[in-house]
Amino acid sequence: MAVSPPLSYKDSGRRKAGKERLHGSIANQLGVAITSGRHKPGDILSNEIEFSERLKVSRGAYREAVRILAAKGLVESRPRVGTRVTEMTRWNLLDPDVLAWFFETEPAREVVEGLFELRMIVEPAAAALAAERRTDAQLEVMRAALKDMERHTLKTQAGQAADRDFHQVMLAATGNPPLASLGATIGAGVRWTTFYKGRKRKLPADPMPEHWAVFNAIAARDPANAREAMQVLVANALAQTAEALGER
Amino acid sequence: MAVSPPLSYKDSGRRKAGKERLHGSIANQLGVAITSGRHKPGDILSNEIEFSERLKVSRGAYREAVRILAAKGLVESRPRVGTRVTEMTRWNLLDPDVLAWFFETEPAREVVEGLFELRMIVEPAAAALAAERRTDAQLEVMRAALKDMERHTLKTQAGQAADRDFHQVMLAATGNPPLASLGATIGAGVRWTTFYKGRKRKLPADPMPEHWAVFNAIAARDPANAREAMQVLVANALAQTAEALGER
DNA sequence: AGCGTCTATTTGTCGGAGTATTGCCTCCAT
DNA sequence: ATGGAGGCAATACTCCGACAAATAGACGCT
Repeated sequence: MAVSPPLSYKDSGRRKAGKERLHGSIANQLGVAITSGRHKPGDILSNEIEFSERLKVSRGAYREAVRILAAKGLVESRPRVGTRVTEMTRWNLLDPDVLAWFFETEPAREVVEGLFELRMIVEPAAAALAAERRTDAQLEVMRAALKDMERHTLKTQAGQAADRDFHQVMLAATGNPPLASLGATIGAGVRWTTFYKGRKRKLPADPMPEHWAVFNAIAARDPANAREAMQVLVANALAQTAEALGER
Repeated sequence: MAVSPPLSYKDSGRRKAGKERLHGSIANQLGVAITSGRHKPGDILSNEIEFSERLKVSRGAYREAVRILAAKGLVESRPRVGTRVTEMTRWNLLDPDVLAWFFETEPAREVVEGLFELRMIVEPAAAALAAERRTDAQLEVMRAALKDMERHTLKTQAGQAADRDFHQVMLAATGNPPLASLGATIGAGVRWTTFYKGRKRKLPADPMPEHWAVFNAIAARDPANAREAMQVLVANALAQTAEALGER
């Protein structure tokens, strides 16, 4: 029942190369429509027969898609009334898929800001825990991620993935399963950061020194420094994103 | 798109009185079987036809149940291999349903400890934010929850629900949607605390003073004190749970 | 006005049939 | 012996059509 770290940090890539199933793609499509506000809370979706016919899919496939959305709290179905979009307070905003749907379009500012606030709270503490508990193997995976990040830079997909993986492995290194689960959530936040960096006019500051500072503190098993370094890292990411948000 | 708080804190009750659907109950049943370790990661469930026949349900209902589990990361299905239980690192341990399944039986100690560690990190910071941002209406809801908690005591269902609701509204009062989502997660942790308290031989300490201390600090818009008071509250809950865990 | 009842609408469940995907095995060439 | 190409078969995936169950809202009775 141990929290076994992935063998390679490359495993953490979200979608496998394999194609997406029909029910999954419908769930994505609907999820984006809801998170983007095209279907607002309180709205009632057309009944199953009509909706599935409009989408040219069977009722079964459509129902499975709705089950997925319901599992993440976005909708709820009841006989006689239909499936209704629930209030945002009931959405599971920590679910990686939900966040991915949010980021498919421009998410509400509250959500972006909230996510950074959450990172600001969790990641420094997690870095401190990781400094105490990390294994040597986990440390090496983090090092490899940072080296990849350095080589590919954040301008490439590979570099951004390496960035996410660094944070994810760091959270896993806390040995705390729920915190590790937050890794996928926070990965979405990291992605958002780098996405916005692309918009900025000014050249973004080199993020590597901050990352290496965190890494070195964790390597040295120095919780206090790890906490502090991570605080700097997230604060900078927040500042850059806020700046980019202001530009729009 | 604002994070509208629930009209009454009583709304947050998990399942409505309405009966559970078939696919939902199968998902619960399977979810418990997985989180309890009866189906271990890597195990492959019998194929759809066999499993649905054994459960005496149609394939459709069974498939919808599997979709729910897959949405929470517990399983993944692929043609030719079947549906396989995924590694625990990929489970969404922040999902309220997943935690509920865990707590249906004795959850792994790592998970319980991890959840408390998470509370220890998040709740004090959240209390500080709530002290800054809470509305008067939210404050009143929190007060009502604490009064209910006081009246019913933690020995009753109603009292425990009030306890959960207090924490949930507090997190919502941060105005941070992802933090509010964590409310449902943490609610499961609170439930676990009170569950274990029941086992203890010694009479548990009265939790009300700590709760009122948090409330008063939030009422006074005093972030520093709110943080500190919440730290004490969670630390005590952790201590009591750890003690009870040691007794088993 | 209040309260039971009835109905129509919508989701829920079922069984069966055909399709698509892919792990595995076999066979062939090297 | 090794590696690659192709076929086989197991399994999930999709579709269809029908019926059952639940329930919001209208209706009628008291």
